[in-house]
Amino acid sequence: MTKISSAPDLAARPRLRAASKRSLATSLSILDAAEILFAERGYDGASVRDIAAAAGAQIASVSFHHGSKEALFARVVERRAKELSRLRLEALAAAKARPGPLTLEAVLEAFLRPYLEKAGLHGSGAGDPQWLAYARLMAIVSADARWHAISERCFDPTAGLFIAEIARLFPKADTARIAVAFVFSVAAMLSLSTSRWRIHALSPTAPAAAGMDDLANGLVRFCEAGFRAALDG
Amino acid sequence: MTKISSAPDLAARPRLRAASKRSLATSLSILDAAEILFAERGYDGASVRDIAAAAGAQIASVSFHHGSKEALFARVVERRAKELSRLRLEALAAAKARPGPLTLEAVLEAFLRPYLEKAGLHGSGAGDPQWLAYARLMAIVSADARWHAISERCFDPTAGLFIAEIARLFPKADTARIAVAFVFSVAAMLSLSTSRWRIHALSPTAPAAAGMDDLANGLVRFCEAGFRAALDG
DNA sequence: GTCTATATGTAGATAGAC
DNA sequence: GTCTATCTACATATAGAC
Repeated sequence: MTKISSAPDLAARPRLRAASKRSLATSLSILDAAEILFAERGYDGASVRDIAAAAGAQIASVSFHHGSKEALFARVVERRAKELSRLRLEALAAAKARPGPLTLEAVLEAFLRPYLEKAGLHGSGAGDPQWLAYARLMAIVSADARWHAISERCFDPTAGLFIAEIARLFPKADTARIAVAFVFSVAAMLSLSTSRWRIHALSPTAPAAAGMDDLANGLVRFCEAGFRAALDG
Repeated sequence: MTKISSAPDLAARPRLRAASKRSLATSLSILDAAEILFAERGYDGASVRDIAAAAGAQIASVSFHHGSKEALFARVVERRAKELSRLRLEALAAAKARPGPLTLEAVLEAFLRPYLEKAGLHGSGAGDPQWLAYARLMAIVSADARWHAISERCFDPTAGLFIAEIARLFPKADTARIAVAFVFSVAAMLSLSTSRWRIHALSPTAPAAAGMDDLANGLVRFCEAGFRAALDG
């Protein structure tokens, strides 16, 4: 297994001038291919060679644009983290701006819906295949202690804000319990990316493509009820 | 990445006579080491060489006793699956034998407690390190479509029985919804093996070692409430 | 910035002596 | 059954021509 250094060099080398159009295209297609392959096969399972081949690039271009494999992985994860956080925080702000008191359901929706929508798990449209891969990638990062540092940088700050928001809704609840329920909810959310095959294996009658909205609504209801039960006791 | 064949040879070669004591010990120590390393690093991240070294065995012994790496992985997963299923089904039978009507909570407890207990996540004792590793391994198998076949053999039959039991408790509920809630619950359960570090990262005040029982009880309450909400609608 | 060629390490698997 | 030695393939990474 590759050793993970604690502070990877994120840039291959300092960029001295603006990159050309072609250079940018190469760099991007490498990121896209890496996103797909890391999501499909995991960090160790996806080779830089295969990533370069899938991107239609030379293997040396990968090092040139993104440095080490580890730095490439971090870049892939970081690339969409900001947008996802922005969508979640915007949804939270919108929920708070609505008249009437803020509800737990609204807070959970604000956190879960952007993920589900981007991953094509509900709403209209099939979903961007890159975002679909990214959704799986988040599950990989979340489940592996090796990527703790990346998770802390990319996801935990926003998660912390949502937990704080929920703590305001339940002033008497123990923060630790909120964090536990939050982790359960995230696990359930991510299972839609990693374990949809299991749902169909376990339920012969489960709708194949239809019922995506059902899945998404079911997730929110499941988590909200779970949260209330966890915080009431 | 290694290609996964659809029907791996599980035995290196047909066994013609009883194995010697030393042979059994070697075979076992390889399984134990593989369990730990696969759980820590994943299938691709753990090398057969490292497994052999950790077992204090030669690399050639691994092939001799367990065949290919893929077959070794399957054996490691299968080894404890039977015992876990037995514990779960015994707990379910005991719940049904108790006076009074069977409750959803009792069914979920019967499924979740054996896992939590074996993984050392609640109750007395620190938990067998081998079972702790196995609990992580189950998360790896569940999240990766590559191990679909193993999951189908080892875990889905028992899961199907529990789903059928829940379906009897909620005759009007859609089976597909039960399966979805079940997958959410399993994901939450497994997150206790893969994401406990996240709980502590998100909650500065979370109890470090204490509160294991809290975690376990919280899981059951979370899942039960989630189930009811998912099946009521 | 891109490409060829290569350096260097490690992977899984097995042949054959003991 | 175990052990040494080795085969072959593939991994990451980089040097240097263009």
